[in-house]
Amino acid sequence: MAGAPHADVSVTLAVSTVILALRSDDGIGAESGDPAIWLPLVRRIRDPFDGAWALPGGPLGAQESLADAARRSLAETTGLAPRYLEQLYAFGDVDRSPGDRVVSVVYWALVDSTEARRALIGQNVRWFPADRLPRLAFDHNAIVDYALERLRTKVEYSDIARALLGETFTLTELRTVHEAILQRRLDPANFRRQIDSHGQIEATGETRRTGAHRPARLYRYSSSTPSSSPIKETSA
Amino acid sequence: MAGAPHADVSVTLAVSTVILALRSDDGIGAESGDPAIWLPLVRRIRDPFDGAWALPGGPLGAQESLADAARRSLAETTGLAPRYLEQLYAFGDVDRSPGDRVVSVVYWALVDSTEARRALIGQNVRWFPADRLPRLAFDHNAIVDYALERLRTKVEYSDIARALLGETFTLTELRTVHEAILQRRLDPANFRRQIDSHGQIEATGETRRTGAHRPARLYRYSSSTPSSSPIKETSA
DNA sequence: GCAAAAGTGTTCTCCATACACCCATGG
DNA sequence: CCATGGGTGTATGGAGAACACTTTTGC
Repeated sequence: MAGAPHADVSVTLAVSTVILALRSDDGIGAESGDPAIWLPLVRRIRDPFDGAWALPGGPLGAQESLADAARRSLAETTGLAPRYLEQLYAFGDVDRSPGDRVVSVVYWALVDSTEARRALIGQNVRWFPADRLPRLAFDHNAIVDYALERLRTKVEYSDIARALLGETFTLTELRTVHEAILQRRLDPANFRRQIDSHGQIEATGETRRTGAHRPARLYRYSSSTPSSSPIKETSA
Repeated sequence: MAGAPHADVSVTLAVSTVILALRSDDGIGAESGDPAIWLPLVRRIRDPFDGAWALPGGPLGAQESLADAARRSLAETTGLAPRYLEQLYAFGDVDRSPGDRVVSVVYWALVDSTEARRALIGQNVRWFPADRLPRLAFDHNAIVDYALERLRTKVEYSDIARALLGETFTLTELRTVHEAILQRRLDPANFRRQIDSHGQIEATGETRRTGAHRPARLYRYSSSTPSSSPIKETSA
């Protein structure tokens, strides 16, 4: 009943991470008003899917938790620490990795957009806009789609969007983050009311001027409202 | 980078299932009006936690998907097939299994309450009321709590409660299911409106008499509204 | 008739939405 | 003064909560 499977058919466990960040540039350095969701991918250098782009990840270390493994692949790929990290799903279909059997526990992470600009870019790491990805290795396209769906549902009832912004921000900036995630326009007036009806943000007293118009007030999240966090996992 | 960990520190992968059913009896055969959530546990016959009660589960077969493994442990424990099955979470803290390293992908399942009465009860399988569990092996108490929390949130916006009932049912029966899950009373009038505002149930035309009062109409879910289902997983 | 559960109607409040309107700034 | 985005006010509609009320049965 509790017999171990044969060695030649053993199941491999891996941890991968969907890393999401906001970028306002178009990938070649030029600013382009509306921010969008981007994510870093790594190029595979072995079969299966040699040469294809894939989610960063790898085997689980014996002395690290699942979340720690996700954080590690995040750091190894981008040099960044996550502002938000949550388990997405465990993918384990029999045929998802040609030639062997891999179960992937996948996490999704949000990283600061200003930090993301300084992120490492190596020969085998490249950032892609989330809505125009190439065909990825394994079932990774479906995994990214699921992560984006989770992000969209979660941005509507939680404050995760803050993880994509800096310490202070204007309400228009926060709104454009929501718009980039939801892929639709939001009414500025109603958005403002909805956000501060939760009583989580406070004005800093300062303003930010951007164009030929009235300056916008800067806000921050009150220190008494900790960032929404998923299940507590003990670190190694 | 993709090197396999040493054999002596390898991580074991297991699949466990939180099986939930509705029971109106008190466990010793007597009917007691209000139904409650019950779940089957298996007694461990080896260390660690020898003799303690634990969630049914075991290693993942090389040719079965994660969901298939969950279904298998469900069948082996109760002889039943799930009416609803969804992945709950992957638990992988380093110290959750004394002496070795186990990552458990946990599913939760709902089974038909009338079938559940005929479920197998063996020497090492026993049903417990979900709100009065003994101290379980590993982190299984926390896992059950998380499953119940997921069930509570999901019953409010989906039609999963149908998986705990038979083909036809009265609105009062459906409401008592919701009440058993949410642990609070619901207004019969508002509950009725809320349910049929979704347009998923239809009257069968028949009624059911239960006491010295007006008989209740029987309903069924319309065939055009399939049961809500989680992520599609391909079977082996 | 009475008790009890089934089922309907009405009101109220709280939202999200739509959108008109004023404010502050650069040019 | 005008264009532009920042910010406020207000009307409307829908969903849920509270609860009064009618219907149908067994006794």
